[in-house]
Amino acid sequence: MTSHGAIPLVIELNGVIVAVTDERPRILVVQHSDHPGNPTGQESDSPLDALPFGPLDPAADRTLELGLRRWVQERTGIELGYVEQLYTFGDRNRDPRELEGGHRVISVPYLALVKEKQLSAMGTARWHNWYEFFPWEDWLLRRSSVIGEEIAPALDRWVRSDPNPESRARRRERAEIAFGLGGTTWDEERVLDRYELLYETGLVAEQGRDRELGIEYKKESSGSSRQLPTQSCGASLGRPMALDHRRILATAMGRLRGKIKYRPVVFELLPRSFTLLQLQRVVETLAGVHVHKQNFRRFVERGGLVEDTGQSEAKTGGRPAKLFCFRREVLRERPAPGVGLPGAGR
Amino acid sequence: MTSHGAIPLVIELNGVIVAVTDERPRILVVQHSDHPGNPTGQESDSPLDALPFGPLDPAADRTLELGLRRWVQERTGIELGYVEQLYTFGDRNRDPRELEGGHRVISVPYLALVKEKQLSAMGTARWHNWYEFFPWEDWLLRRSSVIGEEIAPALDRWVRSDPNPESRARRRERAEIAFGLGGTTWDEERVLDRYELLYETGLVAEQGRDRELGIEYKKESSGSSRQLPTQSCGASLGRPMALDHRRILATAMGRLRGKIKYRPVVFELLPRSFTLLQLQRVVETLAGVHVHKQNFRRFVERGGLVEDTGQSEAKTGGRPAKLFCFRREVLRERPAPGVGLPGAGR
DNA sequence: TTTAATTATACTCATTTTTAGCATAAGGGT
DNA sequence: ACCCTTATGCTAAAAATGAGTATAATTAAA
Repeated sequence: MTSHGAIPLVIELNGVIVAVTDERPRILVVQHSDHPGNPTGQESDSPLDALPFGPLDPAADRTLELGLRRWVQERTGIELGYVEQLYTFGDRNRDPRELEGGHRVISVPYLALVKEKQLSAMGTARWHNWYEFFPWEDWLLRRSSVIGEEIAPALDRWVRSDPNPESRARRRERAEIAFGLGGTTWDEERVLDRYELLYETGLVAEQGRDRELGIEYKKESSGSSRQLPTQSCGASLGRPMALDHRRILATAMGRLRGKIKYRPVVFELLPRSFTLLQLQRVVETLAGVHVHKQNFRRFVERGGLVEDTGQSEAKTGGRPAKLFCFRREVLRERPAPGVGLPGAGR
Repeated sequence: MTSHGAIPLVIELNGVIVAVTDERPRILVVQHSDHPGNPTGQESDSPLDALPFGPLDPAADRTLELGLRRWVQERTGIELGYVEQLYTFGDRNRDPRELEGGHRVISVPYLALVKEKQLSAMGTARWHNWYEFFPWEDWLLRRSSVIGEEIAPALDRWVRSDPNPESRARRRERAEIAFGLGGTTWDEERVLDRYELLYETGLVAEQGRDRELGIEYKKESSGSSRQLPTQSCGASLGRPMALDHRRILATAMGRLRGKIKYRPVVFELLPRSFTLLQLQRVVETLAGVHVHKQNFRRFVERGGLVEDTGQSEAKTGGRPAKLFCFRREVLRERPAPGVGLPGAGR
């Protein structure tokens, strides 16, 4: 009934552990060398950032989620609160270790939201602003000049390089929708679409690296032409990560950006009481876009998402702000309570 | 680095293959005996409906999705179009075969949408209206009397049976939110919440069966009291399915109900050209609720979701209806194009 | 061949939500 | 006192939504 193939399977649990500190989203990363079992015994490549991960122990872990919690606790000392399964990645050779070990690695990443940067500084784990890995996703400061100056021209070359008119039109549509070009509006949730496009067009360091290892990742069904050679991997296109971890992070970012709109998950990232501006800043830094202050306030207040604690915060630099806390009853009142974002009315 | 435990893993790919025929959502189910390797050699239990499934072949399948497509093609002749990964279920002993085989089964179900009931009648596969398994999810006909007459009273008993006031309050909140009781509004997307509640309260046949097999599935973290004994498993609480397949189906239903609101996936279930009423009926039968006809029309037309084909359908029984088709350009224009549902403005 | 029934589609209107501002309040620093 | 900062209140226009009414184009029945 079930096939007991000769190739063993390994399940790896990844944690995309997110906190917001100093008004920036941070993720926990560890150091990872791509080729641990380098047969020549040489020093392995310079280590890359990786999402923390651990194996599922089929004997000990009753559920996948408990397995994740177990090793995160063991290795970082962090007791995870909110946790949500993201996706399951099972492409062959996603992990170069497969090429040697003869087994197949399936990754099940989880998104975890934690309150503070309470890192007990164990091992190599460090917090990093997630926009270091995805500079083009940050529209808060500079108008994301990376897109206009580097990405858009490169995508245009990619579109034009397709000889077939039909598939060229498909390419153009994909590029425009993903990056909000040509009249399309920027959709901050399409983080994965954008990453995959950059990967396919060879703009992102991982593609060239994977190709060297013989890993083929293609999205386009009709193999109209081979992937472009790696074009550029400047820092403006983000810090690379080990394996396909940047893809996993992209999945997590997109999921979280979507979810804050219809579930009150932001509060997992905030202290128990907070000012409305703090709340707004967290939302903005996650979404990567600005929101209208007054309307945001009205939305969360009128929507019954928060309640006044009576206290107020003086250290704002201006008029003291009232402190609010999450109002649990909203769950009963509204089917999909989330925070407002421009165009969140879908 | 990776643990090569003694317990082998098996990955099973499940397909929740959905079509809409005769204005009802249908899923493809196969027959499945719960205890295939019954050691006594007796006839196994009466076979149950199961979602079609097949193993991942780590040697042959380059990706999970291709694995799914391969065996669905092999076994049912269906060439899948739209496919979307749902979730990964990995609780220990979800599959009773684990108890004998000594291996662990991880299930990765996919939602697949197909155009027609083009079943080439292979094997035991049959199409079933998905509301046979979830009668309480259908609010189109009878005002879902199951909830008022059976579910609500039973949930109330379950709430009251908790001695601890705090966890009793939590139980009440859960029950009210899930089933739209006590002033809460019905959220058609919470299919999984509702199923899990019925499972925990022992209202659904699977719970008693699993308990006999020693499978423990608990959601509440604080084990304040044991699950209630199985209360009733009448037909009004839906046709049971093998293993945890009803949970998987619930996941698929919730996902699809959510997705039609912000992605144009309904069109995967419709012929290339259709009348607006056909489109409306498909949306309604998926969501399980009625929508206002004129407003629905306005929404899809004004939203640019469809375009007039110029043709019209005469066999409507009344005035002939114009035929429309999906308007692809909408993807470029709007970030989240979906069909309108009451309260979809979130 | 009217008449009734059925379905499609156009249009209206009050209400609510959203967007984009302006204006004022309440602190600190110089 | 004056200026800076941030908080918070309020409003007017635009857009979306909810719930109808009215009319059009068919088929089936009387």
